[in-house]
Amino acid sequence: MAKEITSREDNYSQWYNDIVKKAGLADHSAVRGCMVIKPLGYAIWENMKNQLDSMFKESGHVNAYFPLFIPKSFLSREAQHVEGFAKECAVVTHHRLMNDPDGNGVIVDPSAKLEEELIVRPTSETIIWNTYKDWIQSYRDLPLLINQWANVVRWEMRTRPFLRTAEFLWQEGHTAHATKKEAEDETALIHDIYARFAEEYMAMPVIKGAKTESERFAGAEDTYTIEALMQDKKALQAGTSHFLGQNFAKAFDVKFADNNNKEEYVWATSWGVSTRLVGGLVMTHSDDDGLILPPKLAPTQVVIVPIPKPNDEIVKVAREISGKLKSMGIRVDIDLDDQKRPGYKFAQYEMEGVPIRIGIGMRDLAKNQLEIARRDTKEKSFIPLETVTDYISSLLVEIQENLFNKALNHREDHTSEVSSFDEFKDVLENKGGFIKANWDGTEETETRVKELTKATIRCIPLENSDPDGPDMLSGKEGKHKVIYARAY
RNA sequence: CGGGGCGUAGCGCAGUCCGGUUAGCGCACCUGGUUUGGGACCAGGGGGUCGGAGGUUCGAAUCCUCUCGCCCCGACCA
Repeated sequence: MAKEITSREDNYSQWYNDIVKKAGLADHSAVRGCMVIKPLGYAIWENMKNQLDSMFKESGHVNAYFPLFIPKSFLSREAQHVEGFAKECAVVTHHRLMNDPDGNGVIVDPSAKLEEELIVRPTSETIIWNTYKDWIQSYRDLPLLINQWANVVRWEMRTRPFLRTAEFLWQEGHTAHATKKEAEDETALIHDIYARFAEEYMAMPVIKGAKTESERFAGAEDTYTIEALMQDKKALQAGTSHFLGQNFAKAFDVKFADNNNKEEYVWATSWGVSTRLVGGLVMTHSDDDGLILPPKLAPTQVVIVPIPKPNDEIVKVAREISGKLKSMGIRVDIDLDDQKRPGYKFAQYEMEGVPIRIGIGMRDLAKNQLEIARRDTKEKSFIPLETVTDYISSLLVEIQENLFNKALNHREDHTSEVSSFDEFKDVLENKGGFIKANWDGTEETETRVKELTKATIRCIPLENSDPDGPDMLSGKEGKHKVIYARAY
């Protein structure tokens, strides 16, 4: 079969690549490590984007846009920040091409060298804080709650569609506050929005926690993360919210006068989620028949397929149903293609993850019923014409819940708790998933575990992270109970 | 940058070890017909600088040298 894909069990990585390609989410591009996001992939991202955007706006944030290019000197203002990103920056050095005097096409014009190189943004803290300096004078200018939808470039050595690409789309929020507490609250607020979005819209359960010092964002004092578990039992960092303290304010000299006219450095946060979420969506729900999209994010929630082909009567019913569903706010398509046969279409929509398919054929119409097939369980049922729209409406809710519960069960089945390092290695090799263990709080132990097992501390969970024994490896006093896993 | 693999039609591949008419298969595409409730079938057809350059040879997809590109595994990371 043309569309057959590798099994998840066989080769998860290949399975993932197959879905991305065959469901039509993305293609490789001519540029190394960059992908072309195709209409279906982009439509999913747009739905994510619209939902997140409204959540940001509800909590008082506004959108703005800052330059793609960052002067090299800006990046080096915050020492840890530059250290964290230096190894993966694309650099603009010239601004003109010329014809090769030897006739070999075009070459870079050596006389057009930039005085100061420009970095293609890997993230925008520096250019934004350089701007904030001009925007903030008084406590009355605060808080400044700005978000940017943009693309960024990180010259990764190895890339995978959506999960890690050299260029990716994301949102990055950058806020400035008068007090430490306010900035910390903002960090927590966004952390919470991300978790809610992941669970309620993506149907992807996440664990909220803090990153350890070594896993923190370059330049942050605290990084909070949402961590999800994929079907192959590897963890995916799905979103991060950083408390930046006064680091960037100091680096870019951003001070404000408080209500006693005393000058203070402002407190900052930054936070982001990216097109990586699309990859997370695929790896959380899909199966060997292709993509499975949660109804809330599916570009098409219901597709109507005439069986075997559209005719006047079928099309009339299809339009009636479609009209009713649309008036209920449901995204529905009618497939009027009379060239392809139904079997082909069924397989195609399953590959593309459309949550519900309605089949309309003369045989069913004679019985005054329609065939309803759900993508998540592949169950079919026959529903009377009069009640079909209500049925669909509640089925969409049910599918959304079912996907979440399935993913939650998977995570719970693959969350273990260990007290010894032998046990840890055993679980990691034979079962995978999240592993809770006591940690002595030292970077030394963290690194040692990573070297020995490739597992990293995904987070120190916000809840239930009190230690109940010594560190599983060092035997020293436990400081936190943390979650380890192998990660993407 | 290290270790593996691959470049042959739009896509997926066989052929390469051991050189030999006109380079083959599946999918897709075009034409015609029969079909049509889970990826239709039959017949016919179009489409190739075999990644590139050089060499060996009567003869190269196949052997040799150089080169370019891609994929996978690692180091790096959202």
